[in-house]
Amino acid sequence: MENFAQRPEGPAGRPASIGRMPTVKRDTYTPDSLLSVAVRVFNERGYDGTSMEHLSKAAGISKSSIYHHVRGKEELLRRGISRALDGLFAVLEEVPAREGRAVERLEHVTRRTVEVLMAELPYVTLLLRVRGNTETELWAMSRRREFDQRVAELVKQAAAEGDLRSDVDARLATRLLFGMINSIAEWYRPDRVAHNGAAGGDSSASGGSNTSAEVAEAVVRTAFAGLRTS
Amino acid sequence: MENFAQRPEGPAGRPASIGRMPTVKRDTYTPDSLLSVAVRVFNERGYDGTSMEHLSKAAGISKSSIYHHVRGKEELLRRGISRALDGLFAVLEEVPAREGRAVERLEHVTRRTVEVLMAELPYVTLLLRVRGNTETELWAMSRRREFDQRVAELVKQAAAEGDLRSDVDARLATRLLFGMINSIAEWYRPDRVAHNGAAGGDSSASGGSNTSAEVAEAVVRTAFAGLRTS
DNA sequence: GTCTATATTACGATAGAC
DNA sequence: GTCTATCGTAATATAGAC
Repeated sequence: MENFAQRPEGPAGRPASIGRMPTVKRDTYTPDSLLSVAVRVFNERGYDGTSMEHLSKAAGISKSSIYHHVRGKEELLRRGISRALDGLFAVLEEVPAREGRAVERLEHVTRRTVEVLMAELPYVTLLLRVRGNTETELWAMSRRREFDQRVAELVKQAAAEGDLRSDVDARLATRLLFGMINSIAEWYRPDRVAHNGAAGGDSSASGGSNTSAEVAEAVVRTAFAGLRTS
Repeated sequence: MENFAQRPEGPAGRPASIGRMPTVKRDTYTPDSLLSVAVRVFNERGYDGTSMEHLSKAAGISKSSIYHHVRGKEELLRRGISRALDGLFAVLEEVPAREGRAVERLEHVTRRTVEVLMAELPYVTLLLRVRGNTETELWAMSRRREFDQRVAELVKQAAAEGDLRSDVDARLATRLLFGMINSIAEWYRPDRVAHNGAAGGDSSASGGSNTSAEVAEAVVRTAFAGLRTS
């Protein structure tokens, strides 16, 4: 069954390489530019549902050419996941995540995690969908658990300081919080153009067209203050 | 890479068949008992990461024997997903989901959706992870969108009746609500035995050992009233 | 760096015996 | 209903030319 035929895109879509001497421009793949294509296909078809043939079609080069850039399919997975993890763990090092009242630190981490998820959407999506069939996937799941536990500690502290309601268990609260955050990967598409509804109301929160700061604010508000009016 | 070796379990684990005449007991698979094994493996390895060989090892019968019960791998996927969808759509037909104030109907649907998710955990999990690589998967995604939209209408009505906060978009609120609900499939494991923490506090909300009604209540409380105190 | 050609293994599914 | 044996295809990866 061959749905989702990929349109080849060639090596053009790679990030601006200001790094390597005045070799002005080369129309070839780097491991990183190839990665962005691969991660996109992984997310469309699932990692296990993606063959090297799919990747070669999407990248517009032959299968064997891919092996010139990376050792194999699993290395593309590992690189993609690494990028996601780097962004997420960096949030925990930010000053507002380490100083102040626990509930304030928790709100900061929540907000920034949403922003990182949206900024690095394909990479974080890849991380969130890992199943554990290979060593790389098991490593990814382990690192992700580490991150979750760091946040869970914040929730526990905030509860101990009396800032979170006591009738919902801290562990359960953490899970529901991550449920909201991580689900953003299921529907947020950065390419969507903003359009206002016919009734011309407040346009700042119209579904798939929000900025990451707006979505982050909505998540924080919903998680901490709830959906009901007063 | 062959992790997660399946222990064969034989046809024993099938549901009690009180149906078919006094053929007291047959130690063989029915399409349904085979389905429960298949769905479990699908969820452990992912659908695309599961081969007929994996299924045959897990079921304790040969690959070709599986084809006696079902037409192929995709039929197992379709049957599993159907079961999930049946349970979810049934919630929308319940009386409290169709009568009364929209916000009350929404809370009912939320609570009952969580309960169905937990009661039919493997089947709903399978539904939630579908990617869209086959006709069956595309059908599943379409039906799931239908369900989501039915709930989204409830959210919109509740907002129109003034019972939901107006500073979070209805569509976004729906998505965050489903984010919380669906994420339960990522961590809830019904086999966990309840154990109280050392400090002997309230044991009714200790992480992975909750009843479905308790988890449903926590979801409703968190979603509608929020995490913060007062 | 990219290609064609190919080695080798794994996959889904079927044939036919018991 | 289950099995062994096998078919045809698609998978990952490599060899070697340009």
